[in-house]
Amino acid sequence: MPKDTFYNLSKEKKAQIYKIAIEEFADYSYEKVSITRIVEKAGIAKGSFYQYFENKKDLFMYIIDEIGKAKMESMTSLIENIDKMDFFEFLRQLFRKGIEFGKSKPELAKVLDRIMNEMPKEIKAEIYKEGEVKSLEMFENLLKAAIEKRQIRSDIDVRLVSYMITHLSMSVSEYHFQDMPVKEENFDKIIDTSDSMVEILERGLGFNVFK
Amino acid sequence: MPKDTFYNLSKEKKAQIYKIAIEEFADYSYEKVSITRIVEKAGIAKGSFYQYFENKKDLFMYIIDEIGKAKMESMTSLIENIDKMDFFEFLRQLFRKGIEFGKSKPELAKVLDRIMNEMPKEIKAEIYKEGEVKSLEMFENLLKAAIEKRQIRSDIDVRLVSYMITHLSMSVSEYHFQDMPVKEENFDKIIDTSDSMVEILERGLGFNVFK
Amino acid sequence: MPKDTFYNLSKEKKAQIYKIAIEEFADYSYEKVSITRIVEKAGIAKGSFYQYFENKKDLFMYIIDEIGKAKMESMTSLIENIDKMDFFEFLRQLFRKGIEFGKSKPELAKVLDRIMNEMPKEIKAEIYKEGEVKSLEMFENLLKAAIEKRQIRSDIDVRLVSYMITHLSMSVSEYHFQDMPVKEENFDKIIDTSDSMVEILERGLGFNVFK
Amino acid sequence: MPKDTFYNLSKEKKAQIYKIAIEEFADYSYEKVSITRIVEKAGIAKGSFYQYFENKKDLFMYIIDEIGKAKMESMTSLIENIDKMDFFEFLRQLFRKGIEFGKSKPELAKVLDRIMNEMPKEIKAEIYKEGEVKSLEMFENLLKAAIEKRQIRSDIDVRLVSYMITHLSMSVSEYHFQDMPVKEENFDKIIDTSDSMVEILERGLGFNVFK
DNA sequence: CATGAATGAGAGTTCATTCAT
DNA sequence: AATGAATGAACTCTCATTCAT
Repeated sequence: MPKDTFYNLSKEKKAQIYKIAIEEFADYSYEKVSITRIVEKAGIAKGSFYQYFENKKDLFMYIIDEIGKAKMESMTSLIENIDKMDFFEFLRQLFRKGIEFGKSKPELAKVLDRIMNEMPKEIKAEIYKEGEVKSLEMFENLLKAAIEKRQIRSDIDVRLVSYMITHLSMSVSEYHFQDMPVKEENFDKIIDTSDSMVEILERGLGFNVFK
Repeated sequence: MPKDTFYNLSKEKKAQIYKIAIEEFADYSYEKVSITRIVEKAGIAKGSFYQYFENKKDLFMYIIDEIGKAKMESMTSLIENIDKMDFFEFLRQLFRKGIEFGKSKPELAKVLDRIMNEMPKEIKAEIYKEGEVKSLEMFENLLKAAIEKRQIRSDIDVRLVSYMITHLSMSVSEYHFQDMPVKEENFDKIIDTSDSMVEILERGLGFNVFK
Repeated sequence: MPKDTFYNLSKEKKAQIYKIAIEEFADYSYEKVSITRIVEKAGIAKGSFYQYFENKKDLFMYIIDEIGKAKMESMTSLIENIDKMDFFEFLRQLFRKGIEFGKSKPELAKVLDRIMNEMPKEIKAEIYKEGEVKSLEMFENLLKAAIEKRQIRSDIDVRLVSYMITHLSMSVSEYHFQDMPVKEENFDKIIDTSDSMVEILERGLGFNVFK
Repeated sequence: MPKDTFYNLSKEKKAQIYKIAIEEFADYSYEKVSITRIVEKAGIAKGSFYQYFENKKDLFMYIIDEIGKAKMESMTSLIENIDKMDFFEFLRQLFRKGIEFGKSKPELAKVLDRIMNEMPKEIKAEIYKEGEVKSLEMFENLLKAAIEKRQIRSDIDVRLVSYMITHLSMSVSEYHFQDMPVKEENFDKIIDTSDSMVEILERGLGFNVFK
C-alpha cells in the first residue's frame, strides 16, 4: 500500500496519479505497464514515484483496492436490500449491477478484466488473499440462508456453487464485449443475456415436463 | 510454426527442446519466458534456437499446437462414443477427461491454464482464431441435437450456454488445484465435484418439490 | 534530437560524450558504429545513453546538427562579404573555407566525408530533407545574380550547375587526402588545386586563342 | 576471387548465383547484405556458399569484377573509335554510354551506385586498387593527347581534371534519378543534361564576349 | 520532500562463419 | 563436392529501481 507521502499529497495530485495509473493498467498488461511512462504522463519525477509507492506492485495493489471500493460502492444499495429479495432475484440484480459498473466506469472495468484474464497466477493469488475470499464467503452465507428459506436445493456443495457463480458473473460482460461494441442500444440485450444466465442457474438445462 | 531445421533434428533433441519449452511456459508467463534461459537449460546455442524457430511466438505456437493435439487425443475415445450417451452423461465424461488430462500431463495442463488465465487478450485472440470457435461450435451442435432429443429444454440461448459450459469446464480443475495438491487420493473428490457441477447444470439450483 | 536529460548534463559530460561520438562516427560507418563501444569509451551506463538519446539515429542527427553548425560558423565571415566579391572569387573562397574546415576540425570533416560518401541512400535522404536543398538553393540564387551581373554565361542550366558545384566542392579535399597526409606543408598545394578547379569551372577546358 | 569450385559449377548455377547476388547488392548496403538471405534465395546450402567464396567480401569482389567487365564491354565500341573523335565529342559519348548502361542494366547500375556512394572508404580503396587507377590513367592519356592536338588548354593539371571528369561522369545519372523516374520519355532530357555538362566543361561558366 | 541522473542486468534477435558428415 | 546444423559474439534497446543532491 502507498506510503504516507502519497496520502499527504494534495487531493488533485493524488487524483491525477490515480487517473494516469488506471489508464496505464487498462491499456497494458501488468508486465508491460511502465513506471517510466506513468511518471512521464503524470508529470512527476521518477524519484517522487518511489517516495509514494514501494514499487510497481504497490501501485497496482492500491489500484485494485480503489477499484474494489468503487465496485463495492456500486453494490451497497443492493446489499442493503438483500433481505427483501428472493435469492435468484438478488443474483439477477447482482449481475446487472456488474454490467452497469462496466458501463459507467469502463476504464476500471478494463483493469478488472485484465486482472481476471491475464494476471499471472502468483499475483492473482496475492490479490485474492482477502478480496475473493470475502466474495466467496458472502455467496456462501447467502446460499446457506437461501437453503434455509427453501429458495434453493439443500443438496448442493455450497462452496462449489459460490465458485461457479463468481466465475459466471465475471464472464457475463466478457461474453458480450467480444461480439458487440459497448453501446447504449446493446445494453438491453446484455441485461437479457444476464437474466438468462441466472434463469439457467435456477432451473437448469434439463428437460422436465413438470417445470 | 517451427522451421524445417527443427523437424530435421533427432527425435531426442526435438523431445528435449519440447520438454524444456513446456517447463518454461508452465513456470513463467509469456512475457517472462526467456529464450536465454531456454537455450541454457536445453544446452543449445542461441543461434541454434533461431535456426529452429522464427521467434518466441513461433515456439509458443508450436507448443500450443502440440498441447492441442495431446488434448484432442485424450478426447477421441469419448468423441467416438458421443452418440451412445445422454447429453449430460457426455458432459460428465468430458469434464472427467479434462481432469484426467490435468492429472496425466500436469505440465501441459499448467501451460493451458496460463493460456486461459493470463494471456493478453490480443494473443489469446490469435490462438483461438480457430480453436475456441470449433469448441463452441461443437457444443452448439450438441445442444441442438439434445434439444431435439428432448434431453434439454428448448427455450435456451444455445450460444450462451455453449459459452457457459466452455468456461465452467475450464474452471473445474482450477477450482481444485487452488486448494488441494494434485494427489491420487484427491482425485475422487475432484471427480465428485465435477459431477456435481454437471448435475447443477442439469437440474438447476432452484428448490422444486417435484424433483 | 537529444532529450532534455542530455542538455541538462554538465558542460564537461556533454562535451565528453560529443567527443567520443564524433570519434566513433569518424572511425566507423553508421551501421558499424556501436552504442556499446560508445558507452564503454565514455564511461557511462548503457541505460544512461538511452536517457540522453532516443536511439542511434537520434545521436547521429545530433552529431550532424552540430557539425552543420560548426561548418556554418566557419562560413559566416565569407557569407557576410558575399556582395563584395565576383562570383568566381566567392567560389574560390568557399572551396578554401571548406579545406580549412577539414584542416582545423579533421574529425568533423571525416564524419562529413562519411556522410557524403558512404551513407545508405535512405539515411542520406533524411539528413538532406532541408540541408542540401538549402545549399542548392543558395547556389541557384548566386548563379542567377551572377548572370544578371554578367559575370557568368546566361545560357546555362542553373540547377545543374548548382549540383555540379556542390559535388565538386566536396571532392576537393577527397582528391587530396587520398594521396597526401594532412600536413601543414601540403596545405598550399591543396589551395592551389582548389583554385585550379574554380579556374576550370570559369574558363572551361577548351582551347581558345582569344583567352 | 571465387574458388575453383565456383568456376567448376554448371553455367546455369553460376548464373543463378550471380543474379541473386546482384539483386542483393542492389537492394541492400554492403553491411546489410545477408549471406543467409542469398543462399536461401539461391537455393544452395550455406556450406556450399563457403565452398565457392572465401567470404562476403570475396563474393562482392567477384560482383564488382563482373560489373566492371560489363561496363567495359559497353564501352568498347566507343574506345575503338576514340581516334576519330574530338576530345569533347568523346566525353559526350562517354557520358551517354554511362547513361545507356544504367538504362539497359539497371540492377548493375544500382550496385555501382551503391559502391560509389555508400561504400566504406577502406573497401572502396581496395576496389579501386586497380580499377579507378586505370580509369584515371586512361583520362590522363586522353587529356595529354588532346593537349597536343590543341583541343584543350595546355595549362591544366591533368591529374586533377581526370579526377573531376570521373566524378562528374558518375553524378550525371545520380542527378536525374533523384528527381525523375527512369522512364523512356525522360531519357532524352538526361542526354541533354549530360551534353550540357560536357559543354560547361569545355567552355566554362565565365561570361566572355568573344565566345 | 522532490528531483532526475545513473545504473546494469536482461531482453530478443541477427550474423558470418565453421565443420562434421 | 555438398550439406546444413551449430555456433556465440554482437547488436540495439528497455526496465524498475537507487541515491546523491
